[in-house]
Amino acid sequence: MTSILDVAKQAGVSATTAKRAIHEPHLLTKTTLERVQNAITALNYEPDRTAGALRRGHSQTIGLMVGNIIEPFFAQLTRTIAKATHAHGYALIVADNEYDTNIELENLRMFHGQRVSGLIIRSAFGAGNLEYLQRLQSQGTFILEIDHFLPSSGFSHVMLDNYAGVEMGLRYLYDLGHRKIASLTVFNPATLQDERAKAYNQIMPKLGLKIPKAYQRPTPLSEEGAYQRTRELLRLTEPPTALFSMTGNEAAGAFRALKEAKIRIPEDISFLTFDDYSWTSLVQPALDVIAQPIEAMGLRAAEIVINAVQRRELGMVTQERFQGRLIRRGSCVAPLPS
Amino acid sequence: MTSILDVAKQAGVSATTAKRAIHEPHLLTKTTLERVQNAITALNYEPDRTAGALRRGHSQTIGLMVGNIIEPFFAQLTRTIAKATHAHGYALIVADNEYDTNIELENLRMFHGQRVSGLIIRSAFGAGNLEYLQRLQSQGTFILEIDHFLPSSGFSHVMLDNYAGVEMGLRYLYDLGHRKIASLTVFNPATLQDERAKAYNQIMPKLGLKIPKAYQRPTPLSEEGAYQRTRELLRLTEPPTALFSMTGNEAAGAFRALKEAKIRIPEDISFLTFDDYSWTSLVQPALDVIAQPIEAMGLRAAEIVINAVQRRELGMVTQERFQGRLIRRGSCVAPLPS
DNA sequence: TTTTGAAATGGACACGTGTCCATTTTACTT
DNA sequence: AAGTAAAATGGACACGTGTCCATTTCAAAA
Repeated sequence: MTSILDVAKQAGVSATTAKRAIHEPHLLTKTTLERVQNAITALNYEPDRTAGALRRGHSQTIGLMVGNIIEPFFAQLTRTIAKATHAHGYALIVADNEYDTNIELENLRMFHGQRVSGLIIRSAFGAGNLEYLQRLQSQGTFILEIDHFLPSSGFSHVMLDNYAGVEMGLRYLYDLGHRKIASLTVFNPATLQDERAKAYNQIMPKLGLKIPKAYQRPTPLSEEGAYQRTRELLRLTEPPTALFSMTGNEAAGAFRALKEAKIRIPEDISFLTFDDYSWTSLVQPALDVIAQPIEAMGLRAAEIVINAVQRRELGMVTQERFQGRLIRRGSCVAPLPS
Repeated sequence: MTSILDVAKQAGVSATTAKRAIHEPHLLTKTTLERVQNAITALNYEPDRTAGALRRGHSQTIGLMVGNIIEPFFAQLTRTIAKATHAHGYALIVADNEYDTNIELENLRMFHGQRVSGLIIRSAFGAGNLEYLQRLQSQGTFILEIDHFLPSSGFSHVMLDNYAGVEMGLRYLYDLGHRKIASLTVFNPATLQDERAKAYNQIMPKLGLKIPKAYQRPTPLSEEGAYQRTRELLRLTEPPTALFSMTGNEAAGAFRALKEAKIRIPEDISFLTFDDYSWTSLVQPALDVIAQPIEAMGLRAAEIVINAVQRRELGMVTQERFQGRLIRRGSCVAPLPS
């Protein structure tokens, strides 16, 4: 493998000078610079980042841990972040935790082994790996949480203003006249970690609405879970007049259940969901959604991490919230008078 | 940062012995092994892979370059491959080329700099980077093409049996009675690189069908391109009775165009597409698709690369084709008698 | 006890870079 | 022409591991 020494020899300069042609070209004479650059081209030299990483203590690498790459939210996030990090010369190592603390830990170990300079993480629920993350941080990895954060973690984060998003959605449905509004989300009153579920529980009473016990059964964050949950809700003697899905993933399952049961949207039930997934505008009727500014959040996340890494900052830099946007397409209307 | 030397000191053994506890534990006495393992746990030691990579000449890392991570095909592929590589202790570095040779080259440079042990690539059209890939290979990186391959590249590859897939689709439509079958795909007769387009051009005549000039205008592989193309096709004096989309991405654009034009599926036109994307079963009517065995291909790809890397093979190992599967959901019926 | 071979452990070095400091060359002033 | 500071270039070393070879310890046979 050709190294900088080969380049230096070819150009007739010292190794140090050759290196400067790459990192500090302004320090070199024009002619020297050219000679080195020619040598680099001629030899197809590409700096060995593993060597640099060893010397520097951390690789020019950013780790990204998402919940599940298949979900369009994370796919788009991954792409945006990859582009941004590449633009700054950082490679992106990806992993997903499948919302499972143990899988997450394994991947964190891998990131540690790779000595990633920064880590962008959508952590699994539960604070199981908080200690490991803190150790990572103290060993030089800048950590940014995205989409979700561990309470009292103290890391920087970038995420949606979930409370405002849920409020916007509920108020929209309320103003249309809905009073029986069910949500699809994780209910776990003991450790209510999901902000959207929490917001739903807080805002419903604020609107003067009760949440029937039947609406509060725990739902897994999966398409299948939402499918089952929706079927249960439809079987109630007083089914909801509006359904509010807290993720695009769950929306797919709920939509399927509604179609199968021949429930008409919006005549029989109004349907609203987070995430402007492409299929939501293809189905009949096109769905009202609360869109997340995925690209903006991804770009900002990358920017924060790269800045921090370059300044060798490790502590908390910023915690930012982005606003969702309601897009109306016709899946929500006033309920039938009962 | 704690190194193996710290572990060795803590355990009261030499560095070499400590290393063996990780890589060759069978060589150690039970008690020695335990002492070292305890030290590793106590110190939270995690081997520095950047150092290992430098010494070994390549990192324990696999590069994955896809066309566009957002497309569900690639998202699912990425996830499958990430899981498989992680299981073998390899990190996955991802990038996408946006089907652009220049972007691809930049990312190839990055992979080279990272000294990836293996590279799984869905190369952009055009052989622009073939030379670079060959150089990468000769410097120790095993290369596997996926989903598409550069003619005469000589690398291993894993991909769909595109000819058989197109034949299955066309014959299905033909047997239903269709004779005017348009396809959405890249047409570039000069350098016909896309296998599905090529297969369409070959199989239509085999079925005794002509391809009108109007069907042969070039379409970009994008959703927007397919949208425009579909609108053009609908404006023809003799529009096609069946539309065959060669990718799930294009299908979304075509479907939108059909809906907007109030064309009924399948009454006015039959619609068939590659890729069993989740939205295809949510829309009305649910679409007939040719599903790709994405997971099987991803797993096989990872397996091939990891095997080759571990055996230090660089040359061509295998070139494999996977079969698509036709799923009927009701978007294709016999055409109206004209 | 001595011998012998295998099992277990230890030591030295190189991988290619980034960093720090030393040395040489250049341009400008007097 | 000599002096001086800045600009340009060079040299030495450490990062933590994997690899190769050397040395020590052990158990069994004589």
